[in-house]
Parts: sequence; structure tokens; C-alpha cells
Amino acid sequence: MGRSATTLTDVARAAGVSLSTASLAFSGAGPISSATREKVLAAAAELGYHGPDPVAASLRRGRSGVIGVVMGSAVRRSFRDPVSIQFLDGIVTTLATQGYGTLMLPASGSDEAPGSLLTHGAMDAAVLMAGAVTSTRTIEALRARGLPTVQIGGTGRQGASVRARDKEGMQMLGEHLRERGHTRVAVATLPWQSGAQPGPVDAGTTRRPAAPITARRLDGLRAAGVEPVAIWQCASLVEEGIAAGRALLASRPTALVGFSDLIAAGLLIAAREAGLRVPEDVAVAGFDGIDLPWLGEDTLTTLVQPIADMGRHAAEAALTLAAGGTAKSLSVDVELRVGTTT
Amino acid sequence: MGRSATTLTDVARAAGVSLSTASLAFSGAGPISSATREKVLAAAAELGYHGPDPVAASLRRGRSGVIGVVMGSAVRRSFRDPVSIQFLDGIVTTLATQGYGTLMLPASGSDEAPGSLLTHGAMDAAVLMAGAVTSTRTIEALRARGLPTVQIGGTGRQGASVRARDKEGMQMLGEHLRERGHTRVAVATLPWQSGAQPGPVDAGTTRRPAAPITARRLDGLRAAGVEPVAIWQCASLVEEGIAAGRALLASRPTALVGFSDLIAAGLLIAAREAGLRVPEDVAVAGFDGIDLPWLGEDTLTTLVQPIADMGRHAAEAALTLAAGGTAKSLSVDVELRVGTTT
DNA sequence: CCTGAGGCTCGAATCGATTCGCCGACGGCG
DNA sequence: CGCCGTCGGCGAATCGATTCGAGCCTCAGG
Repeated sequence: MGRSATTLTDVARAAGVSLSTASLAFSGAGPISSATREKVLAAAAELGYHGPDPVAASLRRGRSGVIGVVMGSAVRRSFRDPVSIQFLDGIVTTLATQGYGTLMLPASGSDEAPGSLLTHGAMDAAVLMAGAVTSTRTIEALRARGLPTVQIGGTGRQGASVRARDKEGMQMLGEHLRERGHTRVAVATLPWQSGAQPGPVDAGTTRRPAAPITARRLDGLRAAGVEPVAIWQCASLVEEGIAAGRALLASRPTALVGFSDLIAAGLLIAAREAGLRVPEDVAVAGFDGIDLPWLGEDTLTTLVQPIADMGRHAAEAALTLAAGGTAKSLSVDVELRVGTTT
Repeated sequence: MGRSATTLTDVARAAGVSLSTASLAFSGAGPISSATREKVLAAAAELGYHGPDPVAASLRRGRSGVIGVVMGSAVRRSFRDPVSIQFLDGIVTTLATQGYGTLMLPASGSDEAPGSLLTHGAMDAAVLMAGAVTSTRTIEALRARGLPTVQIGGTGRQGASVRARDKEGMQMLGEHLRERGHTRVAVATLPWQSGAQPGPVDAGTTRRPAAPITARRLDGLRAAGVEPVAIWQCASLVEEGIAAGRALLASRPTALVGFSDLIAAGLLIAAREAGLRVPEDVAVAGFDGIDLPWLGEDTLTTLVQPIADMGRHAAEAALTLAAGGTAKSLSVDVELRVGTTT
């Protein structure tokens, strides 16, 4: 700490009180006369002392006042994904109002040793962002330290989790598309397993994705009786959505579904590029419900997740766990928002 | 900390060595035979001890291993701005490789009391993101604690800073536009002062913006002999860029300049919306050099800042300051990237 | 005037680890 | 054969605060 060398002991001496009394004057806990408090605060101001050292307080209290957030495997990618960002936003904001700090932890790559921060960072609990869940070693490293964790978008099998009912949502979308008469539906999914490269997926070979989010969303579509005529897996990036769109259009679909709004935006761009009218020639739908002000006239049909709320819930769960309580897993509803693209 | 109750003392006892020796076995500093180290590590594994408590270590060492990052006044806005995000990315990544953690600190609103995290968070130094600079109270709160700070995009007058040579960049752009024969240039600037509402600016009334970034960029344009025919100030959001574009087109400009790429994207959308051809009817240019994959065929003419690099530099400066060194302010060059929009 | 009850303040233990100086033992060299 | 240099391990002080039980002082009631 670059703080001044003045300690609470100095302040106490200057104020003519004991160390314990000085501590009380700052923490406010315990009985203390306002006269004494004033005296201590005055002495503190005099000496340029600006409050107790957080590290020392943490040590004594046994709590650090910090919650770790493990980003997806690729930090850069997480930062480019508006969904992750909004989660983060919800988390940081919620924690801040509770006086808790948010420590960003880049997850280690797939199989590397967990970053030293995971093992050496001071925190009371950790939130694992969607992308980070795949890295089992990360979870293990945290668990080994005895840190409680909350997963976003996880299965909830390993401790608390917060997730959307994506299966039910996708089912609603599937039904919506069927009502509109779409039978040839091509989908651009999220990766089927961690580290997967963008490209076509033969649904015959691997029927169910290993990645839980991808699996649940695909299950939802199928539950609505929609069996994709073509599948392309890709990361949640507009660029990859465009590439996916170009490839998927070869199957002459009447509807394109992206497993994220960014992907869907890419699909939309690819469709326009191919000279197709949306939604007359081909319908497009996404998932997430993020703002895409640059889509122009169109508003994307999508499944809206209450992203910031989920972040907030995750943060609250983490706080509960940090305080020694137990948090149960939570699923939130998604809502079908019909735009102009279906 | 939710860690197991086992302490280094327990491990030392179990291994039959002294506490100090056990510490050495983990830290690796100081002379210790590998036989002893093995013995200690074995005992630790046996007891389920996973390394020294970070908080206790921080207290003793006097360094917390954490650098704070103060976000712009509106956390939500910062998270929506790709530029902030990329700064953050550069910072987090750089710090992580050095074994340092990044603590996110939402800046207090304009005049509120500084958030308790600013005063109670454990950190060795702080980085102030561009938007946070305006809040003097924030800086004061940190300074009062004796924390060294690095500003991104600041004036460099208050301690170390990292910024782009935006004036020189804008001057290049101004010259580029003049070479292309543009004389009627309308600009959508960033806010002229903190907390400003979007809307027109009468350059006659207030000739120079209070916000340093806005001022420097405008100075650059003027240095190239470009005096805007109309000015609109707005936040770095596509929506506000669109609104700005609609308003600015009334002045029949031959070129539109946005002070950020998001704004410029909005200007571009507004121009297309008005049925104008770009760049034939109106040219559009931005500032930042971020990826905008959704712009379609067009690539924006813009001034590319090495954003992630700037984040990296800021992080390195913060580390230097945290280690007790001195960091000098740094200015990096921006590069004019001519796209298809001018 | 004496006693009981509060309300403040104080001492001291404690959180868990780092680190510096010191000491014992062992090996090499004169 | 003895002395000195070195390597490895140990004790103890220390980082800066929190917190609990004990003690004192004062005020009120009998």
C-alpha cells in the first residue's frame, strides 16, 4: 500500500486514547461517546490519516470485501461480447452498492495451470462467467481454496448457479417460427464444446452438444419440433455470424436462427448481402435481447434475457455465500420479443 | 476468506519444521534444501493447505497485488463503450501477466461522496479511465489515501497519464478532408463538459470545450484550417450519433466528423437514412479505430488509436508507481486510416 | 451516604504470514 | 588437526487493525 506511514496507533496516541478506542471511532461499532469520536477524528485529520488500512482490517475480519469474477477463457473475447459485459456491469454495480469490490480474474487457457491470481488473489467468493465454466481446472482451483462459487449459465450441478431458461425460450421461438410456416430452419449455434473452431456441424454424428448452453438452446428448438436443416457453430461475434450466414444460406433455409444476437446480426447482414429480403425471403432470429442500434430499420426478433438482473442475482448469491450462507440456484425466464425480422 | 482453517503454522508443525521454514518452502525466497521443501509441501497436501493466505501476505509485504481501475462516471456507459472496454482489456491482461489483480471501482457520480470502495478498497495504485477524470473528488479521494494514480486520456497535469496525440491526429484528418475539397464540415463532438446533455453547440458562445479530450480534438481540426459549420455534442453511442447526424445534415455539410467511431457510425447511418451516398454526397470520418464489422461494405475513415497498447502502458505505469518508482506521462501517435467513407 | 446499574474506555489476544539476524553443523583448506 | 566460510533452519519481531471481556466512573435510587 502506498498509503501514508501513519497508523491507527499514531492517531490513538495523538488523541490521547487507546488503540481500541480509536478503532471504535472509525468503525462505529460498539459504544463510544461522540466527544471521544470527534477527538479521534480530529487527531486523524491532523495527522493526515484517512481511515484504517483495508488489508489489515481484512486480515483481522477474515473477509476481504472482494468478490472475484472469472472471465471467459479468452479475456479479449469476453470483453467484446456485450452479454458478458452486461453481466459484468450488473455484478460490479450490485457489489459496489454493498461496499464490495470486484476483482477481475482472467481464466487460464483450456489446460494451462490456473493463473496465479486464482490461487493468490484475495477474495471471499467467485463468480464464474458463462465462458469460464468449461474450464474445470479453474473451478477446481477455486474449490481447492475453499472459495464458494456462483456460475452464470452453468448447469448448477457444481454449486450455485444463475441461468436463463433458454430451453423454454428457444422452444417459444421454435413455435413462433412454425406458426409462421417455417420448416427449413438453419441455425448458427454457439460452440459445441470448448475450444471448437467455427464450422459446420453434422447433427447426425454428434447429436447433443457438450457445452450446456448450446445443448439447452438446441434442445428447445427441437422440443418445438424444429429440426435444423443445417448447423454451423461459431463464437458470438458478428464476423463469425456473417460467415455462418453465408454458409447456411446454401441450404436454402426459410429461417435463420442465431444462438446469440451478435451471430443473428451477422446472419442478417449475410442475408442482405445475398440480396434476400428479410423477413419475406428469409426470417432471422437471435438470442439475448441486446441493443443493436446499428441494425437500421430492423429490430431483431430475439429472446430477451434479463442480463443485468442475472448479473445482479449472481452477485447477490456470491455475497450470501461469502457471508457463510447458502445460495440456491436460480433460473430466470426469457421473453420472446418479436421484431421485424420474422 | 472462506479458505480452510489450516494455516501455515499447522503445516509447519505437521512437517516438523519451523514456521519460517515452511514459509520459505512456499515463497521460494531464501535458502532451503529441496528435501525440506518436499517435506513441507507433502505435509501441506496432506492437510489440504493450498498456499499462504493472500491477505496476510499482503499485510506483511505492504503490497496488496491489486491495481484499482476507476470506471467512468456512468458504469453502464463505460461498459457499453468499446474503447473503454479495450482499455480495460489491455489493463487486465497486462496486470494479470504480472500477477496483479484488477479491482473495478465504479466512480462516484459527479458530486456525490466518493464511493466507499475508493477509500476502503485494498490496492497499490489506481488507473483512472478517461471518463472518470472529470470527477475531481475521485482523484482527491485517492490522492488523500496516498495512492499513486495514472490517468488515461487526461491532461497529465495531475500525475502520470497516458494519452493519444489526438490533436495531431485530428489535424491530419482535417488536412485529409481539405485535400478532398471539403469546406463545409459538420462535427459531432464528445461532450464539452462533464454531464452535458446531447445537443447543438454554438461555437461562438463557448469556443473551447472544458473537457480536455473534446478540446484537443477540436483544436486539431481547427489547426488544419477546418472550422465546423455546425457542432453537436453527444455521448459515444451509436444512437446519439444517429441523432446528431440527423441534426447536422440540416447544415448541408459535405463532410461529417464524429469524435468517436460509434458516433461516426451513427452519422453514417443517418446519412444513408437521408438517402445520401457516402462518400459521394457526404464524407464521414471517426476517431478510435475500433472494429465495426456490422457497417457492411464500408470501412470507416478514422484515426486509429492503439487502444490496447495504451491500456498496457497505463497498467505498466501503475505497476511502476506501485513499486515506488516514478512514471512519466506518455503520448502515443494515432494513425489516419482512410476507408471508403471519405 | 451507600449501593447497583449502565455506559465508556482500555488491555491484550489474535488474524496468518514474511523476513532478518543468528546459530549450529559440515566441509575444505592450511 | 583445527579454523573459517557457508548453507540451511530457527526465533522472534512485525505488518495494522478488530474485538471481547474486564474495569472504572458516574448517575440515580433507596
